[in-house]
Amino acid sequence: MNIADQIYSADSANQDRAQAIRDNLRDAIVDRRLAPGTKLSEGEVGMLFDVSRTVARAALQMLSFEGLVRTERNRGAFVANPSPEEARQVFASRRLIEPGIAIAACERITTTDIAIFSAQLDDEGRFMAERGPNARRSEIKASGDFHLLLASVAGNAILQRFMEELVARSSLVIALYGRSGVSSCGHNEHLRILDALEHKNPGLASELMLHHIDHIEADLDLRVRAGPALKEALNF
Amino acid sequence: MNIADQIYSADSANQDRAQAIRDNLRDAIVDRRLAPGTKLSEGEVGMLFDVSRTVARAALQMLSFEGLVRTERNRGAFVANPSPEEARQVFASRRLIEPGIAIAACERITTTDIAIFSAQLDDEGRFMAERGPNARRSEIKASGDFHLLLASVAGNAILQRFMEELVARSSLVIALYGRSGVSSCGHNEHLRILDALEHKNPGLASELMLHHIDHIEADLDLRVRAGPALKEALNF
DNA sequence: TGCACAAAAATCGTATGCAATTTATTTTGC
DNA sequence: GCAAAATAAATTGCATACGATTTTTGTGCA
Repeated sequence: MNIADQIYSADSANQDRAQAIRDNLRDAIVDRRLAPGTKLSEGEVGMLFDVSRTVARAALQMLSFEGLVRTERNRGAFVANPSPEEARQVFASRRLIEPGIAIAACERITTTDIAIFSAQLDDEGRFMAERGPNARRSEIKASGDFHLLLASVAGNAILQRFMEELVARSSLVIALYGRSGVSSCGHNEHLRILDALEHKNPGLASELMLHHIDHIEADLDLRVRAGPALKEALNF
Repeated sequence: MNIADQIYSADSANQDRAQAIRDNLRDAIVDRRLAPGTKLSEGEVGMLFDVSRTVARAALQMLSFEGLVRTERNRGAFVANPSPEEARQVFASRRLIEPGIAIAACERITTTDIAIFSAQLDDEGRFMAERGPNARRSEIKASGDFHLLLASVAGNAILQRFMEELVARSSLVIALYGRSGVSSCGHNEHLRILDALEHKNPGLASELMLHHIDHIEADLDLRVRAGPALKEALNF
């Protein structure tokens, strides 16, 4: 667990320290620097971030609510290891919510927003071209950021929070079940969705979004894997 | 705050004590036994439930995540006082999610489920007929329970949790902005939705649900009220 | 009386301590 | 040598303690 060398960003103002720790851990989980199943002991987390167990515990509780961490009574917190069924539920949820978000965003998007989207998608394209060791990580993260940006433009704080959770869990799922290369078409789909937004075509944006989610899910291999399932069964 | 005489239900197994407290407080908030804006001090909550501030704090943190409680740094937790805009966002979210839930429930509903729904709706009708001091409370609660039951039948744990939050917040909103009598038609709409489920007609169920949500929202008076808004402005 | 300011009380944020439980290690019996 | 029991270490759940911040109360002064 080499989180220690992370920049302890006080980026989000002077908010709760627990929240900052949550953000750091979430990034680490979504980026797969913390493997699913990894034990996150209160003491260790507290040490790494130089806080007491109290606030480390609060951070872990937050992650537990978001479904990124699973906590067991008297045993502690572990990085979530979503099952294929859970993965399906994540995408089923997104299919309900995101087309609607696309429609709402279509009505509210400004030229400033469009500029931000363009910059974002440029980055995304660049990450795709790269072929480093963590190119895939960056790609997954950038892809999620597109959806989060869209949610913020839609202007519904509640849905935005739901999407934050769903995107985080999706990243975990993609990291676990994703087939390597195919998801590159996602970038093109993002571009087309932005185009629909620009032309204020909510119907098209919504439809493209729905297909986009379908494609992401279709790119997963959600057959039950022998390895972990067996191990889990034997542990029990 | 007369929560003390509540049955300290160990109903949900031997889970965290914080969770039990959260459930109690949530009921109290949704039932309007705790008025919006009420201060929920950690010490007092701890006293009432006979736990330390530590676990009281955890319960309040959970409620804060659900949007039922607003916490301010160094000032504490207060029962949420949703703005009209927030209310609109709650219903916008429900419009995206619940028609989809109705469709999913349509495919999965069993005869047992239908029996449970029937019993539930009988209760609902009874509450509507009553004219006691807390008849309205019971009515709001029963109405919410219908939607929660539907979400549980739909079989998506993530959406179910989202709906728990949305229904709780809706109850708060209805209590705040609801016009008195009109919502009685809600019961009939529930009956019709159940009928559509029984006849495995997802399209109809979905459409009825959408209109039902529209009707609930239309029954609210979301014009900005002078009183609280002014007070809030002056407090600032 | 009304207002500004200071002291006191209440409340929050957080660290730490201790009992209970779980996990790891050693010892015992065969 | 190996499984099972016993012991030791680590970890969690929770209560309490203490400094920091906010809220309330009290007091002097216009």
